[in-house]
Amino acid sequence: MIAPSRKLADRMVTPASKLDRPARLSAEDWALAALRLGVTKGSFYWHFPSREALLVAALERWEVMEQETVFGQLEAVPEPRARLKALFQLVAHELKPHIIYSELLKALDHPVVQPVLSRVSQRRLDYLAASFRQAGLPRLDAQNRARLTYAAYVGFLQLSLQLGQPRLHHDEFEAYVGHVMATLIPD
Amino acid sequence: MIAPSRKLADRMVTPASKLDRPARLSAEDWALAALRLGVTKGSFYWHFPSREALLVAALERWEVMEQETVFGQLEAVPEPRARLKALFQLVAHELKPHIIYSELLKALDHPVVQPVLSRVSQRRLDYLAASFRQAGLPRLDAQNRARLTYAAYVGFLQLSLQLGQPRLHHDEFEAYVGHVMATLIPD
DNA sequence: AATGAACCATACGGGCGAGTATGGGTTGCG
DNA sequence: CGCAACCCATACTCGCCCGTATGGTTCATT
Repeated sequence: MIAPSRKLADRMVTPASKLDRPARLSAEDWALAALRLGVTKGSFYWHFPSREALLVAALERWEVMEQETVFGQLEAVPEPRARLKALFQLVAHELKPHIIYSELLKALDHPVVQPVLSRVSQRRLDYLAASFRQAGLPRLDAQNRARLTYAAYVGFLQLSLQLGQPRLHHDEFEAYVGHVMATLIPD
Repeated sequence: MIAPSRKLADRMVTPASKLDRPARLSAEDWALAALRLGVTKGSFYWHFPSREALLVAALERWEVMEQETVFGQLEAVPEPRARLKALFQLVAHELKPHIIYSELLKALDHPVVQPVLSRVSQRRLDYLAASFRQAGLPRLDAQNRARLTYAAYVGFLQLSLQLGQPRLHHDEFEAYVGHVMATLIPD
């Protein structure tokens, strides 16, 4: 038959075009990220009825996992302010989850992504508000502090991951985290 | 001649599809936003060699304008802390500029958008840092406070404009702004 | 009026990416 | 072995979108 093999065959993802750049999976094709292993449409559409179906599956999975990851590790710390500090430190020294979250934020147009992000963000906001409340802030202050804190988190992601903002170095970053904690955690 | 008129003729923007949704011009086709008036390709490509050319033009224009808008109005206020408060209030009670900026943030993938946003953000950060410095913070603190403040701004945009986050009402919002000022502006 | 430049509308071309069609291979099992 | 059900690779279709081609219309200038 000597298949003519147009272009490079019909691979969903031309390996060269996606694999070599480290972490820039625009959550539009976030879907395809799951199958960056030279898989072709045949296999894909056998398991999933559509692109969006995988997106939904991946999002469901993510929504469940991100819950356990962060919140779980903090239950050990009883004292509210110490727990807040632990939370800040924990968040500050991860990376992968933030990359994912940040990419998802960029895909907020997508009607499937929006509600998931909305739920996750709301839960985090609530958790923060509760934490600040336990740390001694009046209800409304706690709520606003939570908003401020979470906004600062999201904005920092945006600025440092998306924007080419000159990446802070270790010491600078640690100093920044320290400043943030000193400013936002009530005493 | 009785032109067959395939589909709906070759309009760049099907009026119905873009005009009716209020403000959701994904900066990918941010370009086309300029000509949402039933204009056709013929006209467009007479004035611009490509889509991207308009994007560049619009971005240049924006970068210049956004400078004058905010920074100009604040020179009148001499006292540093009062000027910071004025800045917060000013920013808090605009809308259009934030929508634009927010949409641009979402288009940061685009190689043409990235450097512009990077410059603008850097200038704003510098301005903030200088302001906090004048308000009495030590240099490094001022820099970190600027980062925190600007991150909070960007994040709030993201959360309130992109996310369906239950929109704050007037009073809530004012309270939030007050809280932010109390927390971030040194005394 | 005449002509050329500026401007714009319509039709077309080509690329790209999502989804389909189809046939071949592989595994479980009688 | 033989036959299904399962799995997957290749080719193809189709719609969309960017850009081009082409021909008309308007305007200025003489």
